[in-house]
Amino acid sequence: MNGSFTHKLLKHSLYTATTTTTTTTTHFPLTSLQCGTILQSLTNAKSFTKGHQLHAHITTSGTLQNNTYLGTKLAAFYASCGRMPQAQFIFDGIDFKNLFLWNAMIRGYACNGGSSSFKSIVLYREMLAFGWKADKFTYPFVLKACGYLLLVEIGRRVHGEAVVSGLDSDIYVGNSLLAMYMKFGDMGMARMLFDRMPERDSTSWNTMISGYVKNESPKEALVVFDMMEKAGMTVDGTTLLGLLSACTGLMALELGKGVHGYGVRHNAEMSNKFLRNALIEMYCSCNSIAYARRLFDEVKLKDTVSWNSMISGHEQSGDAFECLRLFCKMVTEGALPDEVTIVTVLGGCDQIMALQFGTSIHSYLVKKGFGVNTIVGTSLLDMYSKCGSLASSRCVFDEMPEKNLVSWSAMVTGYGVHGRGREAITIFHAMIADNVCPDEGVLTSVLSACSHAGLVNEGRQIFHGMTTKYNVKPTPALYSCVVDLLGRAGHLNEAYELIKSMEVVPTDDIWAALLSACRLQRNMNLAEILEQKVFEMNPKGVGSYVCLSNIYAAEKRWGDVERIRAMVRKKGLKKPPGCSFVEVDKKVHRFLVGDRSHQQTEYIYAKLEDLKQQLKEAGYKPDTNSVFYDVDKEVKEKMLWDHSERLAIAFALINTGPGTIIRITKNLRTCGDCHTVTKLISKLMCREIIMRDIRRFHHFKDGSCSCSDYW
DNA sequence: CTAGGGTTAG
Repeated sequence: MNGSFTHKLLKHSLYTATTTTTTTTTHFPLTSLQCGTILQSLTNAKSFTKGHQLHAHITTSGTLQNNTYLGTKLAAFYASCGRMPQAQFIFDGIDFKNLFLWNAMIRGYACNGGSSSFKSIVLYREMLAFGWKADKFTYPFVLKACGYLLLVEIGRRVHGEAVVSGLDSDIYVGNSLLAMYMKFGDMGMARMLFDRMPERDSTSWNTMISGYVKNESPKEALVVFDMMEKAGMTVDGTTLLGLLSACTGLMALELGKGVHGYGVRHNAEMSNKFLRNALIEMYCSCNSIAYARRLFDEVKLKDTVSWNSMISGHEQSGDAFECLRLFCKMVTEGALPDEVTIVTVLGGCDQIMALQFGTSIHSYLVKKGFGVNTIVGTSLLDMYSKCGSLASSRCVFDEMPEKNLVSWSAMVTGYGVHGRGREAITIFHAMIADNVCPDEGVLTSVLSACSHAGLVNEGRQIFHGMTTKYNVKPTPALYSCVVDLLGRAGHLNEAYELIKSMEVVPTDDIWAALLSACRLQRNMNLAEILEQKVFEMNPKGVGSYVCLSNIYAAEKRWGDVERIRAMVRKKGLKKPPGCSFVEVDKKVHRFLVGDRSHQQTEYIYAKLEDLKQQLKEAGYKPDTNSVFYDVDKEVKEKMLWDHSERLAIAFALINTGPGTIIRITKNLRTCGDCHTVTKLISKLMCREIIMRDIRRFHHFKDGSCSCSDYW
């Protein structure tokens, strides 16, 4: 039937539907055939309102009486619009059901998602009980529902039934089987069926490719693609989409570029928004942010996913400033942020401790009536905690209607890194009382909380009870926490014995934890034993070397310090430059060590000079031991005053009013002298200073620190 | 009026 004829019929039917209700029902009733034809096109177009009106016409004109034909069309129409209650009502009223009707209902339920999918399986069973035989149309719907609900056993049974009926050789049924096993994560089975398929189309190949990508075998996906090309199959947009996600997973830039080029050459479909977004994601994951950004900027009609991919690309690459800027641009341009956007941007706030920015996002959510669900709530509480506002973090936590394991863990971690071990343990026990089963992650959080607070007995108890109580086996990460806990508290031998008793080879992290404890406890004997381990280790950074050097420096063993330094030089390792962030008037400022690029540089260094004099008068003596370079004492002292956290503090002191809390984050562990200086500044200037270093928070107030010098 | 309906990706 051609479109204009349908349109005329449609207009006629709507005219009749509206006039009949006001005048008389016997004027112009449409025939069954007419209604059926119109319903068919409305079903295809999923235009609910018009179909609903036509239904009213059919009812009032009496056409529906004892009419299986129209009833079936109506039920199919409602089902295709996802209006299952109405469809079910019609369905129930039809005495002589046919297979098409059953299929339409099963499809409606299967495509509706959620528990509705389960209804489709129930209906399928009901259909069989009434003596019907499933046909090649039935299976794809039922299999889809099984895949969606991950009903493995039922899915296998339906598969068996399809085999018995011989319909598994139908290509649609076959493809649906592949899709179902792919969702079950059973690529072995999917592959076996695929290999045995009598014929395969692009969908079969595409399903295999995306199946391997989804099940974390991107390499296999590429192998299948190779075979697909050799088999002469048509490569379409879906194929390219699967390949691009494979490249994203493998961080395979060259290959990704190849797919990009192939797409440009072989189909104009690269303008498809899904492909564009996949390209942006691929370039981001391959660390080609600039390239991704160029693609992104070229796109005129950006959807939320495009914004999210790009914002997340900046966040992942560590450019939190650009991440926040792009979010502002998104809002200004009228795009609609969703949950993913919010979580990503809050992650950006974490990185640079942008508390005011994060707080404004919280207000934005409230103002826009954005429901704060578990995921958004958790990232909000995490943001507050990482930005140094534990009280706000707890408020969000308490107001969350639903908490999951991640929410509880985030709260435990929050208390832990702020040095409030007792509260961390309390939250942990509240979680257990709430019947949430702990995992490795939350146990790591609670153990490290014990460690930061020196709660040795509590931590030891949790560690030794975790296998029997919570069925969590000790992992290297957990061992590393306990070694840290025992070592810091002075139980170095117990920690060392624990490492030796482990059934697995200790990881670098575990040795690093023990070494760090040696520094704190000034245990030279063990440190000397560990030195060899440090050399054997393959650390990404220079942390352990710096630690070792600090240990020797504290004992004034300069020869050993020089030996370590030489080793670092030989290995070509570099300490990343210190970098601190501080937020003033909703703007985050970044300071590198010795930074002179800031507009207020003159004032900052003058302020530091002034502070140095005042501190010296108050009895401060610089501790140059932690300076890693071989220079004389005066130069070392000067270098200390270049440390980025001091620049940030001085800047904040100049630009904020009395009593304002100063919040700072630094990319490395803060040095002993900065720790002393910050304590003194907090007293001298009557300022609370909250500093997050790579390990934990330090709350400086009235000349002392919340870590009790134990970090 | 006796056909009509299905699979992958986002």
